Amino acid sequence: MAHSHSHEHDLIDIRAKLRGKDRRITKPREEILELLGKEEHPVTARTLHEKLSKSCDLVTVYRSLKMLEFMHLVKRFDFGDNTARYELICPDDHGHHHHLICRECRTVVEIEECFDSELESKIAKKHGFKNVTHQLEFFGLCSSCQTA
Amino acid sequence: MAHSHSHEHDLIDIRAKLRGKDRRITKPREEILELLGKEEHPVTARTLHEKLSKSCDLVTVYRSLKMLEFMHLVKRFDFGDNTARYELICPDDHGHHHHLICRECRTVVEIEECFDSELESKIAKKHGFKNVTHQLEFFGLCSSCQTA
DNA sequence: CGCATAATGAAAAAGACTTGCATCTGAGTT
DNA sequence: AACTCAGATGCAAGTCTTTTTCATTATGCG
Repeated sequence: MAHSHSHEHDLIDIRAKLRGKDRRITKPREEILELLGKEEHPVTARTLHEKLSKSCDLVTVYRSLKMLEFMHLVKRFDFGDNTARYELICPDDHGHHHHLICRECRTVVEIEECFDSELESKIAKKHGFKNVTHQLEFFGLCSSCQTA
Repeated sequence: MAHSHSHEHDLIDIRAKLRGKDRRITKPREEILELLGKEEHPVTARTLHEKLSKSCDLVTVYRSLKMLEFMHLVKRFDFGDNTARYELICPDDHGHHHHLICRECRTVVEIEECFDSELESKIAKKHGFKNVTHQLEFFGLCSSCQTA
């Protein structure tokens, strides 16, 4: 339960953020945020919907995630399977970390390490880009899948 | 035309590789490889199919790209829009480079810089993974889109 | 040349996500 | 507490990417 500690506090912040932007706090959204707060790894809209025991429509899950991403409350990840995964942005790591994914069994490990941010600003400057971010994921074979 | 120089040579290598694996060299595959060799940036199956002037079915493009990826002849990239893009692996950069993509106009810039490979082996060792690779893309606002 | 098997095309399906629209509801206002 | 209305939801349908099935075709080895 990587994020559960600051969970209550997060939710209050989030409510404030939403209200400030004329966004409403609805039951589906609360449940989605609640559930995201309990997840260890990024989850797909479908998975979320199933864990929500379908208490709202899948479309609502998609719409909510999109909105929450726009509000910078969740972060979208790409694990290379054409399916978006989302994670609650927790202030601890400034919403910045990466993953190591097993190509075989799809096990996910959270990675704190990252390259020096200097590299990013260097690249941005070199090409005249602004607001540069990056998306970095590692793929490999986990120990169980090496033997199999 | 980033790859056109060693193009002829590449194709011969590729033919050899394919034959060694009981894979056949067919007209669609030749055309796909030929076209990929002329592309500067990763392209989607659909784009490829259109540039091929539809000389083969879109399904064949999908199948070929998948096979070529399996054979380590092309590399798949994810630009965050749920659409796979493929690039011919050229020996020059050991098939390893990244991209800087404009969030607004989707302009793509090739990036040679990368973090020290030590980081990757450190991560692999720490979690008992083998054959670790990574996928890294940068996203930002290009100079034209900053003003707009 | 002939044959075994891989590759292709066409249609259909699967899966992720989006859109249109009627209905409902959160939350500020009276 | 009722009023109001913009924002949110559900449902159906649509879009887009990718995969699957299966009958047909064609590569390349002998």
